[in-house]
Amino acid sequence: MKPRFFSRHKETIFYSLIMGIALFALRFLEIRFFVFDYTMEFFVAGIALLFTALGIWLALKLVKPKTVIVEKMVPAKIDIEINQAELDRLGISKRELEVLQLMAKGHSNNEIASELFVSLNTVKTHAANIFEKLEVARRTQAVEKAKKLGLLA
Amino acid sequence: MKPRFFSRHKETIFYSLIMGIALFALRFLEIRFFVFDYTMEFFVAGIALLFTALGIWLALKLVKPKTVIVEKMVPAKIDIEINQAELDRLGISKRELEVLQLMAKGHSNNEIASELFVSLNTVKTHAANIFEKLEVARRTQAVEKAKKLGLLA
DNA sequence: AATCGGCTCATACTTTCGGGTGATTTTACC
DNA sequence: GGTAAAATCACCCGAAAGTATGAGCCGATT
Repeated sequence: MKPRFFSRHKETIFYSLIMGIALFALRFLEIRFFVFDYTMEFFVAGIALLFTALGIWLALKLVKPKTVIVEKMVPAKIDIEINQAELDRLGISKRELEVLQLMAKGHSNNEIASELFVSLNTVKTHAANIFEKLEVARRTQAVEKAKKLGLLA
Repeated sequence: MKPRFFSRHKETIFYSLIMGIALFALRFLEIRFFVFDYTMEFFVAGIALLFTALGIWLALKLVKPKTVIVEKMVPAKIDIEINQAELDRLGISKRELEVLQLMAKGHSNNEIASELFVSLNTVKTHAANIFEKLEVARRTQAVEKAKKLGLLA
C-alpha cells in the first residue's frame, strides 16, 4: 500500500530483525551452555557491550551529521555586467574596451600593441577614440572614469 | 601523573562508571525480583534496549559536528585608514603621497606641480621615487598598486 | 659638528603619449 | 553588392612622462 515505507525504514527494520535474531541466539546459547549463577555478570556485561556498540553504530548510521554554519565575510562584488549599458551609451567597441582594460592594468601602448598583436599606431588610434568617447585627456583619467562608470571588471 | 588523562577521557570514564553501576543495579534487581525461567527474554531485551539507547546517546554526544562554511556577502568598504602601515613599510613620505594622490586623480605632472607650488622637475623626482618604492614603471601602475594596497582614499 | 632623510630644483636625454590626418581592410547588415 | 561601422595601420609633431645625475636647503638625530 505504501511502497515507500519499507525503503524509508529498511535500516530500522533490518536492525530490529538482527536484534531479534541475536536475542533468540542468546536464549538458545544460554539454555545450552551457560550456568547463570556464576556467569551472570559476564553475560550481562557482554550484552551491554554488544548493544552499546550496536547503538553507536546505529546512531552513526542514521543520524544526519550535525552541521555548524560558519559565516565567512567576503567583499561584495556587485558590479560586473553593469557595464554593458554604459558601453553602449558611450559607443565603446569591443576592441576599444580591450585596450581600455589593458590600459587600466598600467600597460604602455607598446605593451598593449604586443599583447593584442597589433601595431603601436593602432593602439594609439583606439586610445584616442577612447579618450574622446570618455571625454578625457589622459589615460589615467580614462582609467579613473572607466572604473567609476563600471566599465571594468 | 598525567593530569590531562582524566580531562581527555572523562566522558569515557563517566560512561564506564554508569555502565558499572547499571550492571550492579541489574544484578541486585535480578536477585531480588526476577524469576529467570520466565522472564529471561524480557530481561535480556530490556538490557539490550537500555544499552542500545546508551550507545546511541554516546554516539550523538561524541560525534564531531560537521562544519559548513557559508560565504556571506558584506559591502566591501572597510579599507580607509589601513594605509599608514603600508606607507611606513614602503617608506613613502608625505609629499610623495600627495603627488601619488593627485596622480591617482588623473592630473598631469604639470598640474601637480602647479597645485603643489613646486617645479615640474620636483614632481618628476617625487614620481620617480614613488615608482621605485612601489616597484613599478609607470604612473598608471603606481595608481593601481596604491589602490590595491589601500594607500589612497 | 656631523650625519641623515626629506624636499626642493636643475640639466640633459630618451621614451611614451596624445592629436591630427588620412588610408586600407574586415566585418556586419540591408 | 553596396554601405556603414569597426578595425587596422601610417606619418608627423609637440607635449608629457620617465631616467639619470647632481646639488642645495633644512630640520632632526647622534
